[in-house]
Amino acid sequence: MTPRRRIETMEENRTKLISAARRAFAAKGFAAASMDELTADVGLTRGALYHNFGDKKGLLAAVVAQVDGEMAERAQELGAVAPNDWEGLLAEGSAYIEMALDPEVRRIVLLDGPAFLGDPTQWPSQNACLEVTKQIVSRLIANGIMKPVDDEAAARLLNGAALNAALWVAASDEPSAVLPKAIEAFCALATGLLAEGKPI
Amino acid sequence: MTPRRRIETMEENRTKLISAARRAFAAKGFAAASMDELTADVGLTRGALYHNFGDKKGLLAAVVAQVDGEMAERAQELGAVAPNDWEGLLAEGSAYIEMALDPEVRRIVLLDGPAFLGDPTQWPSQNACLEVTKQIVSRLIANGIMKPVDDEAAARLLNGAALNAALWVAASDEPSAVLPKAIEAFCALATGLLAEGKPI
DNA sequence: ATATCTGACATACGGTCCGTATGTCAATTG
DNA sequence: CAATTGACATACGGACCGTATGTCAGATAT
Repeated sequence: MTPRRRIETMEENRTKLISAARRAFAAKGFAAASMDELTADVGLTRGALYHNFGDKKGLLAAVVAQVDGEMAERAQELGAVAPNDWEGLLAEGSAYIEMALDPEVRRIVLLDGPAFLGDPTQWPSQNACLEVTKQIVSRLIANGIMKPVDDEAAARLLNGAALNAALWVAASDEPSAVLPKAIEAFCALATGLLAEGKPI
Repeated sequence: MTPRRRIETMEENRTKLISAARRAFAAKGFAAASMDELTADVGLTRGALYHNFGDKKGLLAAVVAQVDGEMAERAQELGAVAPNDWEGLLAEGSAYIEMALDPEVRRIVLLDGPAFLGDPTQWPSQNACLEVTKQIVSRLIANGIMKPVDDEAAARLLNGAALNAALWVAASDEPSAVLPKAIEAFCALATGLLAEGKPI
């Protein structure tokens, strides 16, 4: 055996545990997920878990941070593609709805996260996805395209609307039929934030 | 002792357990609430609980149904006071924000409810509060005041926006300073649903 | 190179909690 | 008044979390 560095294996184990936790939390939910089972799936025990993450909620926080980061990354990609900030905001809203359709995202970040870790704005990951929205909103307000409302308020309202729309779509019998209705309503709602005399 | 009717005492015990559960769930959250402790607080044991509600989630469902019903009742009261349906919708949104500021409502109905009972539209209480919003939206669309978007989509987006705004306000350092920003942004957003050429 | 030490992880244990199976007694019924 | 029902208490088994202790590979010092 090649004598491996301690730091290396430790990082590997952290990665293993987080990926196992993503699967377990998404499948059973945080409360029903067994730490014994979860760690055994990657050939470890709870000893590794409590040493690396402190407690069960610590592991959830790590998983949430990872998924939240991926969501922000994807949101920024889509925002960069749009021809202007306003289109980018709508695209990001649609992207948020789409992301919330992913069972892993929905269960871990949108349901168990707030329930067991508290308000998302207090998370270490700082609600990365919302932060992206807020920056776009700030620019739109500064450019006079949007009404001069509070930027954080607007960002939270938009993401909240998209979130609930996504939960509705995901739980519906025919998601593909409901999705366009949700996006249409979202875009209609968003126009309420446009400054007067500046349609489209 | 006056020989009490069985039905009477049973109903009393159900009421006792539900009110104790409201307190416990609001204070500790559903997952951390102990059924032994909860039942002992009202002079009963888990025997009574499992006989009346089946399991722990059954008790949560009963509590959610009660709180959700109270929310719908309050929303209808406020909607009836407004001079017209549109003003009623805005008033209801503000009311939803206000209700979500109640720790009991926030913890039980908005966080633990969706996390442990699944999608609110599938609840036995049939998401009573959302149903009220949907009816108002339907009338506004029929009267041509609102854009002809899907009524359920609009209702969910509005309530979702209000909900997240409320969570934000509640978690903020200075709720009283943040509240008006949230309401302002909400009303601005809502105007996006108004039909063209029908301002205010 | 060898001895010592550090720390990442495994193992063992105690405490708590849930759900069920069984027991009990008051209230009802004939 | 005897029999029965059923609402609730009690007892038990299984699972799980968090911690305390043990162990051994890898790092460090001489």
